[in-house]
Amino acid sequence: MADINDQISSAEPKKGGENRPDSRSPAAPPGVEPILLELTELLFFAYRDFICEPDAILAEFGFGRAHHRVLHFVNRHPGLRVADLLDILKITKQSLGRVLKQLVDEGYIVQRAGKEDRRERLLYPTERGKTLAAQLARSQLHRIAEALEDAGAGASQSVRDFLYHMVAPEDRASVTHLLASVTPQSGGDRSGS
Amino acid sequence: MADINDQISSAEPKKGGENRPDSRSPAAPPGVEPILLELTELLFFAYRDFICEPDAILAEFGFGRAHHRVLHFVNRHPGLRVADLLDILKITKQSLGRVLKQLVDEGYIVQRAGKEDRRERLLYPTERGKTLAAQLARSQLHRIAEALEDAGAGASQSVRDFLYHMVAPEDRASVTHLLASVTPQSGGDRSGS
DNA sequence: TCGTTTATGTCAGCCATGTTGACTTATTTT
DNA sequence: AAAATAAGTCAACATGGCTGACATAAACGA
Repeated sequence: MADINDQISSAEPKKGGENRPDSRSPAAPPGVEPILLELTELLFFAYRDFICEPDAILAEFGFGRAHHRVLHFVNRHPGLRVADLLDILKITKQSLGRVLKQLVDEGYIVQRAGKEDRRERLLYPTERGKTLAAQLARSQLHRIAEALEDAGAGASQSVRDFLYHMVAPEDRASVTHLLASVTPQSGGDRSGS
Repeated sequence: MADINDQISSAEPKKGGENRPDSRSPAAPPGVEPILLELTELLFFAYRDFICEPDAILAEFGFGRAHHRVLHFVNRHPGLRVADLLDILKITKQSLGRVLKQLVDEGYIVQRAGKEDRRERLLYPTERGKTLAAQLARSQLHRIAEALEDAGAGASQSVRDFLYHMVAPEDRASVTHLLASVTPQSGGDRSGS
């Protein structure tokens, strides 16, 4: 990457009354903890790089990030209803419908009517869907595992607590519920949050 | 939010040879640590909710997330070059150009030729830009501060280390450099980049 | 039983923001 | 003087959000 602030210009403002740069006064409300500003940017960079590797794989399949999110949650929480997915993704039915239809048409996800309420469409990954989901998850899980190692022993609990409390308070209960409703991955335990 | 897995259907597959659901076998490669899968989802939820409040403010100004990102980095790192911004955002010059032009035209950002290399356009927030940036940052900083409190004392260092190591290794140096090149927020010191 | 609500699907169109490719201008470097 | 670099711009296109309107099937309530 290129250097930043190679030259902080101290040149003349030369722009009428309005648009002066104000390059040397505080850029945010005074008194903000530096750590908060750092974490804001780190969260951006972390997320940016977290999704870039799956993107490359998805492109080969003609899919995008939206497909990844849908496939991920269906794979990890089989039996999810369409309404659940809408709550999770916080997008409209129409937006979801577009990508879900493609995943169903191409055999990555199947839908079955709910046993008790036959209006519901419960979503399940097919073998093909599980394979792609696993492929997409590989680099992401690896990156998280390494980052946890690099961050040291106690980090995982702190990170989990932090991220959990970054979730909007009104959604925490459902996130907790969702995380607790996971198909066992390898016989591991599944204690509530 | 709605319940999840209200009924895991055990109904008959009823779909020819291909698309069987496979609802009860592990959804990811066996042996993956549950914490890694949890953090994957928490990162999604945390980021989802981290950007939703600014989105509402931006909408009032006729701006979107792309404008937020540009304004944020220009505000916090005044004197940034266009090339730096491209490295940070990892988007194309044309994509950046579109939103940057709007921010300049509407008086949120000004550009000045570099003092040493006059081809460079150094970017600075105007007073108006700083005001909007601060307004956008408010809820985000507050959310992070609360999450850190909720996560307990030592969390901030762990979270910072974790997020830093989530950044692609080849970009870590520039992220470090960027974080160190910050305009003091409240009269703090400003060690050279 | 019948009317209403609910869960889902779908059509049509719009907007924001990402992409590629080609090209221009100003400036610095060689 | 020529080449490389920083930036800006035009055109066209793709993805994935959005709204509004409407259809269907199933469940529910009076």
